Amino acid sequence: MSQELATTYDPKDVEKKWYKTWEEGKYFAPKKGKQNEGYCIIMPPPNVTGILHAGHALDITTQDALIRFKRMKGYETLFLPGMDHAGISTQAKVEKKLWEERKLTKHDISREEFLEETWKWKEEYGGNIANQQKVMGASCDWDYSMFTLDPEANEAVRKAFVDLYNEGLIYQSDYIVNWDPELQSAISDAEVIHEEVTGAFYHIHYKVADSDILLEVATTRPETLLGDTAVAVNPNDERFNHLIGKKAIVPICNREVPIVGDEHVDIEKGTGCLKVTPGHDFNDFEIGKRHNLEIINILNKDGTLNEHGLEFEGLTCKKARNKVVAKLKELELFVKEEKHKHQVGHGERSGVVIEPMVSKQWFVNTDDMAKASVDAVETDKMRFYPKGWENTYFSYQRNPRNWCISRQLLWGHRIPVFTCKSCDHQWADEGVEPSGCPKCSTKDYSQDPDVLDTWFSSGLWPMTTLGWPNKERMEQRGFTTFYPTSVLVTGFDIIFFWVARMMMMGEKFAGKVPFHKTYIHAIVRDKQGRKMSKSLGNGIDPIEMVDTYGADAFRFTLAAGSGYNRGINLDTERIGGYRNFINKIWNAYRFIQPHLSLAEDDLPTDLDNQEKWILSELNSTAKIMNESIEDFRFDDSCSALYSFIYDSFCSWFIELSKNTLSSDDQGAKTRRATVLKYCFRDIVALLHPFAPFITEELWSDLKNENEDLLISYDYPEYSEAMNYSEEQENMNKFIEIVSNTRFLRQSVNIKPKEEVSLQLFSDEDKLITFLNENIDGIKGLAKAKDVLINKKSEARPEKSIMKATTHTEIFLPLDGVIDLEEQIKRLEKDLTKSQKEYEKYDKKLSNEKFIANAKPEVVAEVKEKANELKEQIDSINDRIKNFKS
RNA sequence: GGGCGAUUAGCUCAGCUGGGAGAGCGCUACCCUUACAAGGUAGAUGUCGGCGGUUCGAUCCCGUCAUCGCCCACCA
Repeated sequence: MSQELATTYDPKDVEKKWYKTWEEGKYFAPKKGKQNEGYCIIMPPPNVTGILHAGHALDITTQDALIRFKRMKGYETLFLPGMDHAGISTQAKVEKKLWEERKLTKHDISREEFLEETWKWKEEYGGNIANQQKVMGASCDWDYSMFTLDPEANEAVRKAFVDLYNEGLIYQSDYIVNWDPELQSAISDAEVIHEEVTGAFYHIHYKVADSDILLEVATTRPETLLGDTAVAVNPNDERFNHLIGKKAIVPICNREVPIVGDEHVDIEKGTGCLKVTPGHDFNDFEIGKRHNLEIINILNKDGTLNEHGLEFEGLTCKKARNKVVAKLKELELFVKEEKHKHQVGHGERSGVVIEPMVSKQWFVNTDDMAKASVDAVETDKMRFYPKGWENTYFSYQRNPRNWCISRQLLWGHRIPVFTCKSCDHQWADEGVEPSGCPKCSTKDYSQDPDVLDTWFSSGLWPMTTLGWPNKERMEQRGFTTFYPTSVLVTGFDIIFFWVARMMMMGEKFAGKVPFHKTYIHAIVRDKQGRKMSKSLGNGIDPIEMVDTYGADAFRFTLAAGSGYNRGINLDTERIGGYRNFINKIWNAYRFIQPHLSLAEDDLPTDLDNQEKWILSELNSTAKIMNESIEDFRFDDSCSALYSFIYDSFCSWFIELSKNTLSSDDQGAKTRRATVLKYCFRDIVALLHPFAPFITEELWSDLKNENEDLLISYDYPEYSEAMNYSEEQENMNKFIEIVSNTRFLRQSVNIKPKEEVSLQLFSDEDKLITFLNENIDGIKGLAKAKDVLINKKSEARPEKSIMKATTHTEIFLPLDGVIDLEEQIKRLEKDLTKSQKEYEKYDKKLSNEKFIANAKPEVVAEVKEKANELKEQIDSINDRIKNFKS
């Protein structure tokens, strides 16, 4: 560090310099520490081709703060980074590029060619997000970094798949799935977003065969009648139950279908008659299973009607709907149309309307795994912070549904199921290219064309990244030390997607939960509380924030907003505020630096009471820091640090130290310099997890030659020996006296530089001693040339203005003319305030029930409060009387 | 339809097992005081969403209503 420090802190070079030093010096690598225990956080792998957004920035900040904290505490820490292949979104980007550049779709080129293009894309953009994480200061060990499509990850996926397959937990089935016509793939329930859409109820007449009876059916999707294979009524519905067993005629296609009785039909709802389309409705599919109904798929993969659509073939559902309605009107089978708001599923990625469709897909039976994952949370093997989120988790895991894991995509883990072409045997195989059919040894086999849901590999991530299932790799990457990992940090939106799946997979394959704690952090929103989104254009680019305010300020802002809350409304002005705070620290150091050469290594034994006070405040702060970080209450950590550094240290201790340091008392100067240095060393250490860069920079100047970088230094702990509560109490009174004196000065417009005389009256002996010992401090901070400290029995000065605290009367004698009216007015205002408060306490004390029921310490406290206030009131009253006479 | 959460100073939010409300930002006034104008000193502001209940005492517990979020759900 240069000798001359600039008046403002410039983070740019400092941040680059230290990140490089840490990374090159292998400071992020796990090292055995004094705790002899591992602490590991697996970073939620961001999309490989993504860019860092504000949510990631919060992820990094909280995880890195925890890691840095634990590293300093002496744990063997590993912050393990990685990247996700993000099947759908990456493939979509590559498809877009192919179309824009070469007017090609994925169907125009081979699977191999497409994958080659995707890998190229990955190589080109894959590094971006990691570099951005580095800018944020993430202290990950990049040597551990993994990509979900790395060969090692593939091995884990195949191992898990084959095991589940052989246990019969993975099966293939014709099932109704959410079909995304845009992606032309099945997607999982969780990837479907239900949005309210204004549609209509269309009432249609179905003829009952061999009769004149018309059944009125209501539907929101009339076009699906082309796939109807039944009409259902409730067997208890007296209006219709006599028709059960008869046939109905589906309009347009004139198909004769059975009328079935099914409890699912709600007598009250709609018309009480339900058209049943097992091929395109989840409920109808279930009804179909119960009554053995035929399933007719009327849709192509792109969502248009197929040959079952008859004259509407080739139309989209939306277009077909209008035409079908028109046709029904023509056939005089249309009754009416009512406007209707209902929830319609949309693809999370594609945004298009999801069509329920029956197709052959792979599923995982998660019944038992889900049960185990619920049990783990109920028995506290894994705990949510804040605890309330376990309800969300339970609501998913207590009602597990079949997990559809096959996707009709190209970019992802290929499903390792093979079918023999000669004997038709189907098997799952861990080998990329199996040597042959296990049954007939033929080498002629085909592999299932689908890939796995991204969350299948994500669910294995904590194990995969630590080397599972390869013994050697597990040894090398420290599986036994780091698994189960310490904490998972993530947003609530992926509790089901990710947390639940990791829990299931972890317990299934490692026999242990994948992490002991899950900290669910807030969602970052804009300052008006809106979600950040591209369409609103209200996104905050973390890199831009780092450029403008510095990584430390940005991190501190995010941490200060993070506790057990659900949202952080991020206002760039707040970042500016914390940038100023960082700068304040820089300048506090500029003040201290010239005196450092005086400082000694060990704290002096003859501390004065100002020094005892600041050390005690520091000690309390260390206590709060240790506890709050452990509890993920980063908001508490940041506010405790902020007020200690800003108020206690800068505003009071440094200001008080100016006297001492400019005095001729060499012993006092040395002692003070030593305490200042001691405090500052602890300040940068305490702050390091949140603001790693500036603290490391300042530490390089503060540390002794034989000491290591701050990133590896000890985190300050609370120490009973450093607790000076009496000094803290007296100092608080001292501060109150000085502040009130300043107030008095301003109330009569005394210029800041003008020195005054001051008289204090108190009956607290301990306080009087304390004030006398710190009389130079009062002189310096209240700009007083002389200060008299008296007992209250002494006479008050004539011609003066006065302010009363609960413990001390402050008198400012004045030479000039005093506006008595104004002073009386001010005192009366004080009086009213104190009296009001006093009455509250007095009322309590005169309440017998209070005395009888309240805790004794509360009663004592109230008594003391009342006495103090009484004293203050008397002081003010005396003065008013004096002024008036 | 079910569930969860929120409602506290102009704004964003703390407030642990009930003892009478805090922070940051913003705002006002005065100050370039030799660490810092990205600064200093001082100051103002709250029927703690409404109504009931429990209690000696409620921002905190219970009930209820209102408003706003979010999540889940197959509602034809």
